[in-house]
Amino acid sequence: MTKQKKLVLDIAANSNAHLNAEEIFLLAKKEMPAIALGTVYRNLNILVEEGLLRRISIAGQPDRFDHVGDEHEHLICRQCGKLRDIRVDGILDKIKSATGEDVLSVSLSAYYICADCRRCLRHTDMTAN
Amino acid sequence: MTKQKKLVLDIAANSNAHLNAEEIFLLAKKEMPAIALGTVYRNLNILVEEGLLRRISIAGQPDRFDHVGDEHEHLICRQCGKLRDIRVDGILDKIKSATGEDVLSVSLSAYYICADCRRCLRHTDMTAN
DNA sequence: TTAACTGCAAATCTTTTGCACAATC
DNA sequence: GATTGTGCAAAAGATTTGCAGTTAA
Repeated sequence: MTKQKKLVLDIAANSNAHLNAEEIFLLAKKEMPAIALGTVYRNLNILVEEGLLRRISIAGQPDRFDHVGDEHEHLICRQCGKLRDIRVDGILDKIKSATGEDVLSVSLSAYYICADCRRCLRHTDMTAN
Repeated sequence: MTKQKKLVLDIAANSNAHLNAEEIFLLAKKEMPAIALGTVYRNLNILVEEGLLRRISIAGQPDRFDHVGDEHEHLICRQCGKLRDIRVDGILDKIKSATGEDVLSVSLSAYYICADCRRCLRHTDMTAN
């Protein structure tokens, strides 16, 4: 494991901020100014493949990266895109028994309108749409 | 609703093939040769926003589009990317009670290795990795 | 007529890749 | 010394957008 790869892993795994590649790159640059964005992408892909990081794909957003172990799902605001971790017990087993297949992993995203956005919407164009 | 929008909706909603924008565009062109790819993208976005289509986002793949009603989730092969519909009862309610939030929708993707790929892998480099 | 929508092409954004060089075993 | 990884820059792929022209209420 190279210095670059370790740095990328440290930043991505030790943040709860669901960072994307660009953000990880900017943080990595502080530690290692010569690191290239391509290197960050390359290592993120490798780390995901090795099972050391989890990739979160949300439509219209760049991929985000999350630590593994401590399995959790994501609650996403339809309005502002903010992400919150949630814990749901027994999902993997539920899917295994629903499908009868040897399911390796499950990724679940739930959508809602967060409190902030609910407040906003109430104060603006209630008549719109 | 314009002819173009209706055509896009018809193609996307009446196929079980989880088509992406490009594929929908090609099918639409047969019916309406002058239609533009940009128009397809624009209408897909509108139709998703209006709740008439569902968007399926999978890392590394272009977005796919699916009909609504008949709620189902997706089982995806890690190896070849093939998609299969699965039905899992009570997911939305489970997430609602797990979060205590007014969850609007849930999108769940489960990953496995499909039978075809299992067969392939068995016959090739069993010692690799 | 006027507002909304289209086709087209260029732009944008994210991610990947080729290549020469550097680091590591 | 060979292999593997890096930095850089260019390319690729998906999607969006500006604009002038078209369509349709």
